[in-house]
Amino acid sequence: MSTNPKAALLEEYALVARALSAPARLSLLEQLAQGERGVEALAAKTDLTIANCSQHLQQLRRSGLVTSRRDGKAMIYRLTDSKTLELMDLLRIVAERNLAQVERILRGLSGGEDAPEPVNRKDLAARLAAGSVTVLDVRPADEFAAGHIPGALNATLADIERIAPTLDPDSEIVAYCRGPYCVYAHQAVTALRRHGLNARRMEGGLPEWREEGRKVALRAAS
Amino acid sequence: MSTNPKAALLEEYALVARALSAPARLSLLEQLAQGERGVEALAAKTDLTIANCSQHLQQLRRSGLVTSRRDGKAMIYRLTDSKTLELMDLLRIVAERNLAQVERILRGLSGGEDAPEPVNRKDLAARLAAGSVTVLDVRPADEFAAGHIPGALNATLADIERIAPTLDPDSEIVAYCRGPYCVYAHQAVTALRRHGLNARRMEGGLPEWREEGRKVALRAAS
DNA sequence: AGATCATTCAAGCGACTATTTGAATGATAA
DNA sequence: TTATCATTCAAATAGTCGCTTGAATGATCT
Repeated sequence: MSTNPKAALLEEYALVARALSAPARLSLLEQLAQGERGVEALAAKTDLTIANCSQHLQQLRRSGLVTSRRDGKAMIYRLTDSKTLELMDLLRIVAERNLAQVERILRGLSGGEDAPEPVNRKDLAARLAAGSVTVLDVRPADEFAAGHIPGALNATLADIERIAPTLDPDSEIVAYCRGPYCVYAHQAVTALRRHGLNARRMEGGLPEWREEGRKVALRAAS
Repeated sequence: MSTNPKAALLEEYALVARALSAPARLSLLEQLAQGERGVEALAAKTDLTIANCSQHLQQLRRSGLVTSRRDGKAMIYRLTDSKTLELMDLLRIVAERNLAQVERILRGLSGGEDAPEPVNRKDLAARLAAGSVTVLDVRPADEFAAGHIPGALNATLADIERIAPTLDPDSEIVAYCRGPYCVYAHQAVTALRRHGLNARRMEGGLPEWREEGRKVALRAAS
């Protein structure tokens, strides 16, 4: 305001970008993409101390990417709107397109093999309805309980070695997790394919599925 | 790579965001949106020293948002692809939606009055063909010479006071500049309306016009 | 009221960032 | 080859950021 308006505007845009410029905050946003959460829960999921988590959240709030409300003595944070999700997604897409390092990491997640193309959500919904596919939710049990694709099995990465032999090698398995920032589904697919199973990832994760208005089930399924 | 892949990925995404987190670099990107440029030209346009500009450009290159090539002894930088432009645009949209400060600055640019809605580019193209509008390019002469909307007049903000009386008060005037980050068109419209003229902004700027494959003229027009 | 709980604030530290300065590089032109 | 030019590198500085620690706030519960 004191300086020229052009500089002041750029300063504000930079503020939003700066909010996205720390891995810890991207991690928080990924959690918030799954639904609103309190500070303590977020700190636990992201391995931050409570104070540190709170400060990151305030920075996100100042940038307008998240908003908060009070619920009793807890502070509940949530993404301001779906544009925040779009911004995170575009950030990821640009990074995947342009940074060799990202490609290398993603290749590493597939155990060096060529990973099969992910299944898009619309196709998956159709095949789910037809019963021609097994869906695997590769998130921690509490996130599964808070909402999952109807009919999905829940298995963490640690569980997969155990349940892999019980899965039908002829039916296709589709794994999903928190979303595009989450690597669980990549790792699950790699593990399942090592067991000779026909596994692929779903594109995106539960937040994207929900965003499209598709059905979400609560509590445990089968 | 040494740490877990999830953290490594977030680090890379954060790198891209960090590249966008300095006003100086957003300014450089705005310039590059107009077309490829050498280091010296960019430094002059953005009021950076050459060394400083070069370092910012290298940071942008590391993030993958821009690429460079050598041309004789000059280094030419350009946006990697149109996703960079999309990312900048989304950043601006999120900031405008969520940050009260941005709204305040934009209101200040319109001199407190309600600014009229901007004209979209398709409509402008149609009205230009019909000759029912005067188009004003509010960028420095060198940028105008490097490409502008066919039939546009070139006038810097300083020129506007001089030429305003010569413009037809009955015909609508549409001003444009470098793009959504640029404030010249806002300021020009405010100045023109103070002169009682019927002026509006074009949505976006020349980079967006060009991106849509519309015609661009070189050198001076009428 | 006092006690408790979730979150935020404040201060301090080490690490990183932006900028300046001056020297080094790498390509061209004489 | 040497001279010139555009750009990059290297070192130094001031300022900011992220994280930790411990105290302060604000809302609930007894």
